[in-house]
Amino acid sequence: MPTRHWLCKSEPDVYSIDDLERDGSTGWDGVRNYQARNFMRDSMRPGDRVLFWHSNADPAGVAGVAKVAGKPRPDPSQFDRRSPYFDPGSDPDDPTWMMVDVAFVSRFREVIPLDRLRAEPALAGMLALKRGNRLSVTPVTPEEFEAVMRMSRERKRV
DNA sequence: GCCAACGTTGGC
DNA sequence: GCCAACGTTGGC
Repeated sequence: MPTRHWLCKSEPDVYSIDDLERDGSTGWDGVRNYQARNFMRDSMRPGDRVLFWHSNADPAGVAGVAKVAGKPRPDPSQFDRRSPYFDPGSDPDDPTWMMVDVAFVSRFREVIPLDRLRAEPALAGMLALKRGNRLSVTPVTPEEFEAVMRMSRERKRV
């Protein structure tokens, strides 16, 4: 199990790092992509660190850090008729969609915006930054994770 | 709101 | 099993 770091995207209008700080932890529900599901179901383990990404936001970028807080479990929203994530094809005895719980770790003073991340040589290979990538859950290498943490501590130059 | 890029669906 | 049409994501 090589990777211990992840990047998860959320639209802050729907659920932001501030919401996670307030709630303490949350079920990462609503993921309806098989590759992203497989990462959560097969590879995420309690304690793994997660970069919390704000997408469809101004600015888009990394807003803070969370950690995986539990084992994978069925995403309850797939069985909730009133949920936008309801999946009538999912069998309760063999749920299609799995998720993990994540807990708040830290909130950056400022979101590290996409253009700064793109300008960082250590992140040149980062999956989530690749053109055309739309996966909402992606693995992050320890080096990439550390580079982002370093950037979060840098004083902003004026 | 636009639209490029991508995943999924469904007819054949 | 191909692939065009469609829907969604997400930066801008």
